[in-house]
Amino acid sequence: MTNDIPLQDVSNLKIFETYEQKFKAIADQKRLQIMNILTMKGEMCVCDLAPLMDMKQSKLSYHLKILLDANIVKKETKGTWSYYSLNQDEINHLLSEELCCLFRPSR
Amino acid sequence: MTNDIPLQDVSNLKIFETYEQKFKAIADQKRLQIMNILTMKGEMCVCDLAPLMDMKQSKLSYHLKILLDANIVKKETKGTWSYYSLNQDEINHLLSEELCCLFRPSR
DNA sequence: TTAATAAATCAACTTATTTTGATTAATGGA
DNA sequence: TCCATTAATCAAAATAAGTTGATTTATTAA
Repeated sequence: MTNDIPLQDVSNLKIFETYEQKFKAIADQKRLQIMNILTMKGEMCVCDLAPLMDMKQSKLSYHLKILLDANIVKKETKGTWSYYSLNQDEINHLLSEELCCLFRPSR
Repeated sequence: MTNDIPLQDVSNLKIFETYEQKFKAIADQKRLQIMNILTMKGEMCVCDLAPLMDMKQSKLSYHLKILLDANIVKKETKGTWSYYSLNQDEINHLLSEELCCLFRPSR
């Protein structure tokens, strides 16, 4: 029974905190589906995404915020519309090549 | 406002269900820390991992079960001991090269 | 102005996850 | 056999996350 926790561990705590948030964000069927739709459609406003997801606006906004806070999606507001799209860079840094394919435009 | 959800979406639902479970398993600071310790130590029994994680046995067993159910870790029982280790294959299939480094023995 | 639309936020509620201490089951040694 | 150890499981309690309908804010068009 050893007790020596390398320094790396301690410094990793902050890193784990960050990844906890990111993995939590994508650890949800509905949010994975949102991501997949954004992959195919490129960019969508909440009002167009809502019927595709069969979700009420408030519920969808809730899930989009979680993805946004975790930097998984990007938001651009034009007038009264908010357009959401994937943050491809973030996803590529997070997931395997294999998994990224689910959330990549081509292929 | 379109309404055409490609077939791919429907078949993805099952896939998303699977990944929801896997991402949920790793979407937790404590479980990420467990994974990181297993990366460095290779294989550990619950009784040795508990003090390293500063966790009671029942709590640790709970978290290990979540990782086991998601196929993130492997278990081997020897006598009264249960030895846990990372399922490297699963992790490599799930995470980016970059991220995998956190959970890879060397480098 | 006024009315309509888009989307964020809120508070109350529901559901899911985590923690806790106790119990149980299995193994191995005296 | 009896006792100590390991670890899984359980039920209750605590905490966190998700859902709902209503309200709020901002923008645009009539």
